[in-house]
Amino acid sequence: MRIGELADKSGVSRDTIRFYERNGLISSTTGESDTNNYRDYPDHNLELLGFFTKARDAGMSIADLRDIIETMNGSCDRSEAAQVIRNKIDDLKTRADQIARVVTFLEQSLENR
Amino acid sequence: MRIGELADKSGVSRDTIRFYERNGLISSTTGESDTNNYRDYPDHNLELLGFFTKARDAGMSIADLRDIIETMNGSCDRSEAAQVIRNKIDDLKTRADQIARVVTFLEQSLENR
DNA sequence: GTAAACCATGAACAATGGTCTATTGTTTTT
DNA sequence: AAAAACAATAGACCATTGTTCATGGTTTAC
Repeated sequence: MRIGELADKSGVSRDTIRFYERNGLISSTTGESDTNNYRDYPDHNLELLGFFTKARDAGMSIADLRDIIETMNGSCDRSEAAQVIRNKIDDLKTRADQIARVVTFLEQSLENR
Repeated sequence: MRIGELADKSGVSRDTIRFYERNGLISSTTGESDTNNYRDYPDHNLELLGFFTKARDAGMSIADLRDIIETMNGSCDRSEAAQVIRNKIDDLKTRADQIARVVTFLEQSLENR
C-alpha cells in the first residue's frame, strides 16, 4: 500500500505518516519498483496507525509510542518489553485517576455555585 | 502574597505563574507600595494553582482552563457558565474512556505475546 | 549602606507534534 | 503525449507550554 492509500484508510495525513516514520513509529519497505522510491506499507500499518491515534488521544507522547514499538519489535528480552508496557499502562492509569479527580472537583464546583 | 511566596507554596515556578497570568488564568492586584510594581496575590490563588496543576496533568490545555476561569469570573449568565464546565467534564470523561481502551489494548498485547 | 535576594519586562530560546511549501520526480488518466 | 494526481525530500512555519536571559529597579538582611 502506498502512502496516499494508507492516509485515506487510516485518516492520518501523509505528512503525519512521514513524520511518524521519521520518528520511528512505523516503517515502510522500499517499493519493488526500480524507477521510484515510493514507500510501501504492509497492511498491518493500518492497525498500527489506528492504535497510535487512539493512544495520542489518550495523551501518550510520540516518545511513549516509540518506546512501545521498539521494545515490541526489538524484543530481545521479552520480559523487559513487557515491563516497558506495564509502565506505560501504569502511567495511563495514573492519568485516568487524575482525570477522575479533576472531574470530581469540577462537578463539585457546579453543585456549590 | 508576592510571587516568590506563591511559587514556593504552590510548587509552580515564578515564570510559569507570570505565564499563566499573561494568559488570563490568574490575576494579581497591584501591590499597595508606591515604589514598586510587584504583583500581589490573594490567598485563593494558591488553591487555583493547585487546581491548574492537577488539571494540566489530566490533559487540560491552558485554553480549557481559561475558558473555565473566564466563565466562572464573568459569570454574567451562570447557566451558561455551568454549561461550559459540563462540556469540559464531558471532554475529560471521553478522554478517560479513551485511556481505558488503550489500557485494554496494551493489556491484551501483554497476554497475547 | 552594601550585598544578596527579590521583582518586572520583553525577547529569545526550546521541545513537542505536527503542517505547509517548494522543488523535483513518477504514475496514471485522458 | 500532455495533464492530473501522486510521491519524495528538505526546510520553513505554526501553536502550545513553558524556560532562560538580559537589563534594570526594589527590598531585605547583615
